[in-house]
Amino acid sequence: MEERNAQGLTEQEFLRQYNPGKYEHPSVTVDTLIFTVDKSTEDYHLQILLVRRQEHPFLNKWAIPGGFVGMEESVDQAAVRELEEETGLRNIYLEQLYTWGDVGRDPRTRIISVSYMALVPKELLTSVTGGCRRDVPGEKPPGAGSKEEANAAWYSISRQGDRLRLWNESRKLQEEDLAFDHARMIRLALERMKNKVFYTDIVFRLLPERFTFPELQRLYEAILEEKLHGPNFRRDMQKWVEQTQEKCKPQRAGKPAWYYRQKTQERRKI
Amino acid sequence: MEERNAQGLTEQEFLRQYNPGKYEHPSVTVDTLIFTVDKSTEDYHLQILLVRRQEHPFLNKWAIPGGFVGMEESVDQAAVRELEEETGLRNIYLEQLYTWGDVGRDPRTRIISVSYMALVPKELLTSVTGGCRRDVPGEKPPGAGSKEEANAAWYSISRQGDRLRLWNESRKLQEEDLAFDHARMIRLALERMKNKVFYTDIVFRLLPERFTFPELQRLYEAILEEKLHGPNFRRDMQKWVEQTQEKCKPQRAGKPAWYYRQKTQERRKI
DNA sequence: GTAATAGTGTCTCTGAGACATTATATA
DNA sequence: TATATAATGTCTCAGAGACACTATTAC
Repeated sequence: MEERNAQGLTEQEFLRQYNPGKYEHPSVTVDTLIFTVDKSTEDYHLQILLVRRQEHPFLNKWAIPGGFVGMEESVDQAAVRELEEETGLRNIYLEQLYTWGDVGRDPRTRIISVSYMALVPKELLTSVTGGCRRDVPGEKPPGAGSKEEANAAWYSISRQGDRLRLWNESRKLQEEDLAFDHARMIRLALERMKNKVFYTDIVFRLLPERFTFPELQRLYEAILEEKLHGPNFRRDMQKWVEQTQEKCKPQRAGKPAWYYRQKTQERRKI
Repeated sequence: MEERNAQGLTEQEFLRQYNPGKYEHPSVTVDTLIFTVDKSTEDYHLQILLVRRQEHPFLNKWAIPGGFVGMEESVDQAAVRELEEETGLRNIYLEQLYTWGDVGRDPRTRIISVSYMALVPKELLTSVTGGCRRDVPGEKPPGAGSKEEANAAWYSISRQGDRLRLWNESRKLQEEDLAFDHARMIRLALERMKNKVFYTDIVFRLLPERFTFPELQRLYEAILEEKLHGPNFRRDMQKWVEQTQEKCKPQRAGKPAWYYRQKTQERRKI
């Protein structure tokens, strides 16, 4: 069964003489968009983790955390690794979004980036942006690692028309303050989330195990960027949630909400 | 406004000293799944263009046409180029599907592949697999180009449970006859098509300008892999199609069908 | 005429949206 | 008791599915 090619080589022999370095090729990175929910205001907002660039190009602009794909790891694994480096967390929802391949998108050299979307419950993020952070190799000066951690921050997101607005306690950003094509990446992720929220259960990846209906509804409203009708929302969610025996202690006045949890169901494969 | 980094370099100076070759990185290819419709049988079938591998690895197996992404072209452009090399056609529907990044997926070297889906009306394919075909560089022996063209073929697709079946007049293939992870790529593309057909107008990219309702319905049935209810289908499609003044000449007996065309509408941006 | 395929009209039932009402906490 | 918030019940209307019926060709 040993098949031979036009030069009479077996697969073994062919692979031994194969030289992948003959052609110059692009670099590949993963960019991981890490989302959580900001519950500090009446209306919830999605939040994204951004890092401030310490190096050219886009020096001092804000960027989606990313890094090169190593030779010994799959692209998925690189995204998992990147997520763990940023948040210290494993077993987080992670989904490939899109691959960005325009020639001029990085002025240094030709870089193709695979973007991923991660959804993290706020409750899991104890020391915000805790854990070590490694930047893309080759651009971080040795010994400059410690200061860098202060330069990651969560930004709440909203949209004015087509344009993104990002803010937190200390800063406000426009799209111009984002590095590379990262504004487009974020917009695509928000669109994807808007669509998926209808026919999948990804919202629950942003919530703790126990949550109330008002919490769930406000999260939906934040993602969809529109108000929902309470009773109908409750009815439609019944397929995914079940009531627990515990009540929530109300913040101000009013009837306390029941805690719910996601129905135990087969995880859908996609 | 000239900002300087930790070493005191401006962006200009930084880019001049930046050396992308310091780190080894994976190769990147595009794989373009080119679909059309097989109308030769009572029930239509989707068809895909496959090429027979002339070289290790997977010598003599069938593969999705692909090629390396050049340093001077975007990933999208590489897919367009690849499609034109295979079919001789431009201005064809092309959509990025997924990026495949497992470490061992190509035994030669580390290769990351971005898969695209192209939808071509059968009517545009005059000389089947016409046009020159360039294979991935570095694996084609010089002067072996002419024989290669006979080794591209259209295969009709069906599914038995989770497994693909492919066939044409001269051959039948199982998943084992496909190279690399290309069976998974095809399955993912079929799933994507099934979903998109509900809320987009991509089906029309598989049809000529004029088509009849029976044609349209059978195409939907081929993609969805289920029979549809004629009158309801007709009603639901009214939003997308309009009647012309021409009738189709019936093949055997029966009432002749009207030709329809897609409604002129703003192309939706995604 | 008959067989075969294309196309229309209409009934029913489900499900989404809107609104009115009840329940349970705090002050 | 007043007020604020949570949760339930029900009415209506549009859209999906099913079916019966009409129309136009070939033979």
